[in-house]
Amino acid sequence: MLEKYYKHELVEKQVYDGWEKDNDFKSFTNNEKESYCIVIPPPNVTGTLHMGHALNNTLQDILIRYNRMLGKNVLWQPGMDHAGIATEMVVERELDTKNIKKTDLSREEFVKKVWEWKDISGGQILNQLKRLGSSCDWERERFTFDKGLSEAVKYVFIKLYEDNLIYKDKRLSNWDPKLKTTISDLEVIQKEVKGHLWYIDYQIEDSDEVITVATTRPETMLGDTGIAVHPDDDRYKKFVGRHAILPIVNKKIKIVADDYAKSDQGSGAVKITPAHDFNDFEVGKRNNLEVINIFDENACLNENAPKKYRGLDRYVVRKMIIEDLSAIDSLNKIEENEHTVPYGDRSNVVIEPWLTDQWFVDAEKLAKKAIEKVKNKETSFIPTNWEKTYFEWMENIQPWCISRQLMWGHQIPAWYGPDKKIFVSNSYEEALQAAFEHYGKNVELKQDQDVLDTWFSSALWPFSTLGWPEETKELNTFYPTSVLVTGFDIIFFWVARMMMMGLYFTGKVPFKEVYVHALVRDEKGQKMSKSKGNVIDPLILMDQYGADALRMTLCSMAAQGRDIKLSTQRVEGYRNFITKIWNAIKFCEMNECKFTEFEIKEIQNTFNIWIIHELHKCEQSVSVAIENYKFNEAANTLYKFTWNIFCDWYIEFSKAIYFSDNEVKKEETRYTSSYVLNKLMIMLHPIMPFFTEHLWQEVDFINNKSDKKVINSNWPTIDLPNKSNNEDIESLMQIISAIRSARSELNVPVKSMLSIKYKDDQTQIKKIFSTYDQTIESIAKVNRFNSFDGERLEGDIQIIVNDEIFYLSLKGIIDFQEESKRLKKNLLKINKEIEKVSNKLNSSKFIENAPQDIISEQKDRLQEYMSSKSKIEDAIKSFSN
RNA sequence: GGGCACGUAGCUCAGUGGUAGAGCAUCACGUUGACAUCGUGGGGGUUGUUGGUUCGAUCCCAACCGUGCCCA
Repeated sequence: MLEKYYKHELVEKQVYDGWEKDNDFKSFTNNEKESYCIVIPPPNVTGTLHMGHALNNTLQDILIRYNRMLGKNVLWQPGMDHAGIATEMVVERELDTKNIKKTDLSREEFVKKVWEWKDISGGQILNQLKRLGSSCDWERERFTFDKGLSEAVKYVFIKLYEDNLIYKDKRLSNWDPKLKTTISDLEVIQKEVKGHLWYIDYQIEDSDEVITVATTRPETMLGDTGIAVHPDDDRYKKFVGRHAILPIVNKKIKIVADDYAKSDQGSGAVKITPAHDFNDFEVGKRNNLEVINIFDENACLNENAPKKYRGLDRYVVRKMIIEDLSAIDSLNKIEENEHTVPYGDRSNVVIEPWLTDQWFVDAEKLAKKAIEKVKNKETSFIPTNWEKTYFEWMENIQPWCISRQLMWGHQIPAWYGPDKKIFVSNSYEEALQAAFEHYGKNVELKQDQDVLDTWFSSALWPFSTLGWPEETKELNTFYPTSVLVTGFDIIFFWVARMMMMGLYFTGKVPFKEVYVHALVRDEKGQKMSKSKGNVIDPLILMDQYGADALRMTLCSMAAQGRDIKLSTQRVEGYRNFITKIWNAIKFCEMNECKFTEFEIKEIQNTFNIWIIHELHKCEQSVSVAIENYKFNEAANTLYKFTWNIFCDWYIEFSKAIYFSDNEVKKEETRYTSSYVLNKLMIMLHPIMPFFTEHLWQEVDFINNKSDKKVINSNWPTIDLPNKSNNEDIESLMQIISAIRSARSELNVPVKSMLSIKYKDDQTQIKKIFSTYDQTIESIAKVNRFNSFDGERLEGDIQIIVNDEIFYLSLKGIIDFQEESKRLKKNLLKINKEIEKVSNKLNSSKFIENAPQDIISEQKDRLQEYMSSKSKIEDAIKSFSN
């Protein structure tokens, strides 16, 4: 006998361990079967599970478990990326507590510390994914820093370099002065901040006139090498070609005409600092302006600045500059101003555009194929509107800066000769050889100290994890993968880069579909973040309600194209859903449900036939829903079938059978119930794996003596009984609902048994009452059914179902004032409907234009309403007599 | 500034060119042999606003208002 409640805390770990022990997640490279493969978007080795991961992995696991049940070769490839910056920060912080500085360690020593950290505290998230139920093939776990994957990275770098798709260049890049590395555009967050617009007067050379420039960063004036005005700006035309004197520095700078200056912004004249602003850099190039770098790697002023500012922080210098400009009367005015400022997403400090030597990928060339393959649908996005985002970014793609000034990461396989000549090679030895050939003698080589962006290795993930560049069995079986499941915020990071790399190196798209799911937000629709303190921790929810309840919640809310606002109440609701199933199974257990050999086709009892048909409909819509990534529809269909059909009606119907002494019917009902629960457990399993597996293993009439676990069961095909009489059940349910409704509205005591009267000419009602009297008695508490011919007696109230009438005898039980009220309320409703429908039918336009079936449908409705109306009116009249 | 969503019951959300739904909340009744983590019944809607297309719009289109996100 099952316990009162399902106890997830006692079950989940045990069930999961069982799956792992029996290798239930293992993939097979069997060429005869269709393959289905998802590579996990690699979580970061420093990461812990948040709601986004919970949703992302729940959806992947649903797809994986469903396809596994369809009998495919299934691989869910797990692993993590080495997260250069994030990991380096974590380890640095840890070293800090032991008073060790990163800079005191050699690269080798530091990397060793990182591995030590990883072995102890890295990869927590993988265990958390297990708690969620993720059925990854853990034996195949990969890490972007693994040997094989690192070899793939080197191979790719060398090949792209040889093909001129990787190059080294001195360009402006985003410098993080806290982490002291460049970062890519995507790691820069533009924040709207309140600041000032400072107007500074620059004296025109050999003149009394001044030109006023407006800037949000006055300290950069120390690196100004020009002033730009719009070529059509009449105010400034006279100055173009002349020079202004840079205050404080007292240096001549050129005034140039350039479209970049917008006449209506600020003063219309803009100072140009080519070394410290991306736009200014371009203006400088166009107009041949000098590039002067005034910052060092800490964003402090360097030797190119006047002495008094050297070595000071950029914001300290800003204050000083303002004061110094005021002192010489060059500060014209100050305005309040809102503008965007770039911040590093990891360090949260202001990013400095800085001129350095970096390595770049020529992304524009790689993007061409990646765009084409989405255009011709070799890879499709679901929902399709994300294609637009993808195209937008891909069509405007910038060179991808891939070098990072870190220790943790794939060191760039490039060596420099004494004259800085670059030798890109697979190893030091090969570089030496190449250098020897070049110089004609042995020389000393020094390896590039930079490492590659983590995303450079993640971009290879869909194929490097399968063994590429080796031609492995896994690669042949599972590549291209079936689908990438991800959030939209990651389209640029993963999808775009995996597409580019996959196409260039394998010639095939990395995945056939990209399912883009929602972002999980808090109840108020705010993005969850630690700093806002509105994070709902999935681990805590799983502690409270169980992993299945959380999964079901996320699944049921995963409607395409809409963010998820999560509230714990919803999770509680789905925990209750699990309890509901638990209790239904207890009921079946009590009534000795058991698995017996039987043919679905031979089922005789109407209720049993009906529930099998409903089960069939349920299965059809659930599989269509999952295959179309309509996760919410799958969840809701199962929920409704289980609760509103199986529990609310079928179990109630079955009670009358179990209370009877018809053994044949009882047996049929027992095995029908077992059959339904057996199939239902399989269908619920992809969404709620733990408790379905638990029940499957605990309850014999559910597993139907199968030696397979539910995880290994086949997705059901539901056989239909030969007989079909569903219409009866629909009428029966309507009649029962009508009786219940009348009883409740008229305050009929729950326990009082009523009697019913109907006339012989009410054929459908007569049939239902005579066939299902026991059922109606058990559910609606009515125990006498009389066919009668005469007049309705005082105390009989009238109920209309599908335009047929029957009467409940309530004499002495209720107050008939109430009944009169009830009837009038119903009449009001019906009159409203009649008005609506007849307006429609009276419109000649409607009659002329609407399709025939709609017209006749409306006519039928009107007729039914009219007939009901007159019956209600008769009843009301009889009360007033 | 450019782009993408969204606006439906008190709340969170489905849905549909022809009768607008669910869960939660709420109200009434109920501890009946599966289930109070429950049951039965009820109340609750000018589908953001204004136009257009259409016989018919909550759905399609346009503008506007509001909210959120992405890009610059």
